[in-house]
Amino acid sequence: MPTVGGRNPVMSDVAKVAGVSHQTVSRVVNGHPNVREETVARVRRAISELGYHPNSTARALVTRRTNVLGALAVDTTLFGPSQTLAGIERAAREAGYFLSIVSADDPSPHGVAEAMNHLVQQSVEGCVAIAPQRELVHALAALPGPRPLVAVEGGEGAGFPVAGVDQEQGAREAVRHLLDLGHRTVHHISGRSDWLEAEARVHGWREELRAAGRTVTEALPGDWSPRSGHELGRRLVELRDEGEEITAVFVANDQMAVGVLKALHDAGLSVPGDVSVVGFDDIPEAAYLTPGLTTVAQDFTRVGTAALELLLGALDAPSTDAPADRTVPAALRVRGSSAPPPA
Amino acid sequence: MPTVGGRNPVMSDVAKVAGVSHQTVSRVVNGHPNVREETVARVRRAISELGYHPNSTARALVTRRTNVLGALAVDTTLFGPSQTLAGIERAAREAGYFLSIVSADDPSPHGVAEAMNHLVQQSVEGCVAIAPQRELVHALAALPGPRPLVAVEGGEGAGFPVAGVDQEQGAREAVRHLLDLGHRTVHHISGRSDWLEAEARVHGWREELRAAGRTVTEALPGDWSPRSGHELGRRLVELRDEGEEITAVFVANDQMAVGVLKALHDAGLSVPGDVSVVGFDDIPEAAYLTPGLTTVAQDFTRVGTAALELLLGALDAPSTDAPADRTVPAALRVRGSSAPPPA
DNA sequence: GGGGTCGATGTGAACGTTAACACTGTTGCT
DNA sequence: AGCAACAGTGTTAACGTTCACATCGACCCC
Repeated sequence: MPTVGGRNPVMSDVAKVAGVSHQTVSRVVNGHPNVREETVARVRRAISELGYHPNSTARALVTRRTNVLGALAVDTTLFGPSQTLAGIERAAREAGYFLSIVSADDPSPHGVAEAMNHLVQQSVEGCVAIAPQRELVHALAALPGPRPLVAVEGGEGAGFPVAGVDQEQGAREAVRHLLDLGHRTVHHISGRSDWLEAEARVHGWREELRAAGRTVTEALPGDWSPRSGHELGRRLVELRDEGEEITAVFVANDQMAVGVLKALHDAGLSVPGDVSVVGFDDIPEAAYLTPGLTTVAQDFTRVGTAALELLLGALDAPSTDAPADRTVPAALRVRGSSAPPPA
Repeated sequence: MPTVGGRNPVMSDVAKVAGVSHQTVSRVVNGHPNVREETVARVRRAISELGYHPNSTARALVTRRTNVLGALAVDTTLFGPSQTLAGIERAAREAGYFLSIVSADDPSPHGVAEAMNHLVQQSVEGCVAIAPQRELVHALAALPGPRPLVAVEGGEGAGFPVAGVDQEQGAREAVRHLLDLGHRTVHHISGRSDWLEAEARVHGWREELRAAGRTVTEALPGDWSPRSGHELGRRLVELRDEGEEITAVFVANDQMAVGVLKALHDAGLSVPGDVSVVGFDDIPEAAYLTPGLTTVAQDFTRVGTAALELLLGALDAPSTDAPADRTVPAALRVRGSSAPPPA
């Protein structure tokens, strides 16, 4: 850190060295026209000589623009949220914004309020909330938090724009794929019931079966974790032993699918020989599980980018009340874990 | 957003309503003593009536404290970095700081410089850099970036404090475990060679074998991805077919271990019957792979917390030049993928 | 009862930047 | 020649806080 008299150099220090006024320095820094080329050069030289860089705080005070966006993150142990966050970060930086993150450990109104308050204190200009849980979305809508606000995976009609993957379409494609292979119906292990994504996938699964006129069994509710996948996988084996025909399972995320694969394997069942399994997310491990997991890929980075685009749009035109949503398609990836049912 | 005459309320608005000077409002807001209780109450009332909240920018300008810390993140698709980041965020918030993140897509001096510049522009008070790559650490050390700076997993002797997991100890425990089971030696699939963690694990593996007087084979270099684990797993199978005795493999991370398990399985080899496999990281899926993966757990959250403690320490006592490091122990988790060698 | 301390409050000046306006000198047009 | 327009620059006043200091009672102790 170069200093002038023991402190960071400021605009007027540069001005003195360059022999101009501080305002001219400001003009050079901000790339204003109407500064003589030679003056620009002199100021530039002084800037690098002193190692000056503008004080963003002072600038923010007078312009009333902090250039900071906030991001509310949830449980980053999960693949999706952490990926989305990365996408948001990149897009924010490209747009010239700083990104301040805060994680909401619990989705209760209190927890959300505290997290949002943290962002408000920081005078963020806008905020992206990764809001996969119903409760969180409601808390968000009720709160006097930072605005504009864009939600990721937050369902619709909450009063703010939403960016997300088309969960229902993804689920339908997974089911369609299994039906096309010849399965009579498809069982479902669902995600946490308080998550909107879980609900959308359940809905897509059910509707696709209904449309095809197939039996709709009851979904087995999990919590996204490999552990719960394993437990419910065992439950599936039990049901099968009791005589229920189970040849295909659509699992609401890949982590649970890992547990399901283990449960089936431990029970001596072959995947896809006896049972086909399809997951959701396409985590990096998916292709290298045994067998390779057929799954539905979500482009999280693109979701993050889309969310930030919505936010930037809202910042540009704050008047537009109608929240325009952005939906990113999901893509089926067929691998070894799905095959025709046993003959 | 409540307003006074169309703009956000400021301190003097509150002062006017409460019938005091702006300075008294400031005192109340900052919890100074020496304000009459009744005055405090009146000011508080005025604050909530107007929906006032202090302008952090103005405060930062005069106090010269932004209350913002920076975090340099790398590839957040990886389990470790994203977990660590979460730990850092929580600790920062608890300490009353905001956290601004920036991700360095590439670890080259240029990429790092750009990322760091972004943080400098923001006047962060300090920075935690997740710096697992040698090149990144060097770039960081050479750069006039934000100070104080704390590195996570950054190796030692770079000139700034480092927090990290004791990689070498973890690797040694993994190897020790396999030797104790009766294996004559242990093969190793290593991580990206430009990563310090990869190097530390190689070193721990090699030293533990040497100390036990065992043959040290050449490590097979991977890149952390399940794909590379799969490829090198196949290579291992080839070597075994050529007559090399391979009964135990220490894989530098769990994601690669997933690929190795698949390769072994596809070659008709049993884990742990024919070959034992031990990973590193303890990702949530590890226990539910087939078989459950023996691995070395890293407490990433604790690393994040430790890093932030180092940073806060450096902020309190900026004079202390000697960087005190913080090392978090790794813990072996024995599961089904490791067993005695075939007889 | 007078000087000193302390509690409770107000006043004015920073902090470092940008916005608004004023001021020069040159150019171009009539 | 005169006047407007404009490029190039400087001057001053914000922005909303906190800090340093001043003020004014009340209280205490010898």
